[in-house]
Amino acid sequence: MTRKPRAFESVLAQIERRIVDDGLTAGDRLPGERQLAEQLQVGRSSVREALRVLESLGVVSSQAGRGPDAGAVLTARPGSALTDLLRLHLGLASLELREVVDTRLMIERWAAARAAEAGADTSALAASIAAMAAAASAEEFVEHDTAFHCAIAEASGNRLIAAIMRSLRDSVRRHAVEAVERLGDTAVLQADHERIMAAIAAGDPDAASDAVAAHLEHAYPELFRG
Amino acid sequence: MTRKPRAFESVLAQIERRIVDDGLTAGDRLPGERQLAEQLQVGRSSVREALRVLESLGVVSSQAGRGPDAGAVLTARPGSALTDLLRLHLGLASLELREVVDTRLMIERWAAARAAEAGADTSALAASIAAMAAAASAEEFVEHDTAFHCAIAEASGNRLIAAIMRSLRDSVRRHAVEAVERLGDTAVLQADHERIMAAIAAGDPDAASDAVAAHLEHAYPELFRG
DNA sequence: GACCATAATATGGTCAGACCATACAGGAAA
DNA sequence: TTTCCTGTATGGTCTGACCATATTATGGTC
Repeated sequence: MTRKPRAFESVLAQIERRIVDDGLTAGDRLPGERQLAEQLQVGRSSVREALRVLESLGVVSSQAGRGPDAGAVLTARPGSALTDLLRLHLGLASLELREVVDTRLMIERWAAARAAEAGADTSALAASIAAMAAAASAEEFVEHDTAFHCAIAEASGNRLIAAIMRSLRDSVRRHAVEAVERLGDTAVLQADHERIMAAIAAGDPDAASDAVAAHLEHAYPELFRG
Repeated sequence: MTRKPRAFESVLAQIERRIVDDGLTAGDRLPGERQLAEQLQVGRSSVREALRVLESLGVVSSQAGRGPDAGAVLTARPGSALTDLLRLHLGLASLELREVVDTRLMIERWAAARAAEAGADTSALAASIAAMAAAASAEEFVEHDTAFHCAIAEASGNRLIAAIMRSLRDSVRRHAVEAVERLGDTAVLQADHERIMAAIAAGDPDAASDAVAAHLEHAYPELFRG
């Protein structure tokens, strides 16, 4: 005996079906809440709950008012949803920092190797390193550090991996700032960044991957003292 | 000028704050919808929208009725949220199958290497291989195939990576069934599975990783003909 | 005709209240 | 003690109203 599906779940299913069947993509517009409610024979509140879920998953974006940009518009923002997901589950202690950092290590080694293979442009990396050197606070340093590492992930050409990377960084932003403050001196981190960039510029995937691994050990010494 | 926050967003923020500040974790219970609405000075519908979002992110689970299990209970199911996220964005064409498969390749190579290093128990893998051999349909084959590959990810000991793996598989379930049907013969896939399992049992990380890579090329030939 | 102020309208955002469905709690009856 | 019924707390849903916002239509003014 399966539980009776709730009304908003049926709305979700039908909207997803429309997206797939009609080939809707980012920028296309959904009917208004009142119209959807009438079409699907449910109350407006059920439609709204379904839209909130889609919004939390980065699939729609709602805008009041009138005109072509108003109403529920399909979007493609998997990133914010991933960030919320990770942050909440870290808060719930259903994920440990160690697991997040290990995942980041896996992704970043992979992405750095791909970037080196592809001979990616390293000018954005150099700019981030310079910005980190000029940073006046741990927060500012971490901001540019995030940009540096996300640029590597984006250079891999895989949007899913780049989105996961961005979300991993954003969700542990607080821990990263604390780690930098605890470390005090960022020279060792900057030396790592230079090594990573040099290996990518030299087109050496293995060196890039190893440099990333060494960097994370320096950034999170407490996780690697085994 | 930032947009005025919506009521349900304020509810979300306050619930997240309670989780972090009070150290709430899976199994703990939230106040009832009516009570939350009164505490936060919003309407019940706003509370419900916030709860739907949290539910879609795998953070709470709602249950009607009365007693200790009723109401909104904190859960820890990042998996289903990830699955929905990936499936919807694949449907929206904001992610390509190629990106999902590449991500899976990255994860599974990593997980297989870790499992081999750790000398993981391979009896579950053997059982899945046997079940695949006995499968009467492509759907059934894919089901046990998913179990096989998820078992490898779980053997890595990282719950986040295991959850991502499970979600990647679930979100492309339909494509996987079609790929198996197109392939017709599953002998080559089964030979790959045996190779992967043997490499893990032998404790050879590089061989395990390479066997996984070869397997995915066989499973998605159209993505690798470059 | 061109331009600007105002009104109409469509849309999401929010709330209050009502009612139903569900599942446990506790008392009543066997 | 066991069984059954009723009460009740909880989520699930709908309706209707009203507000906020942004576009569009209208009409007056130059």
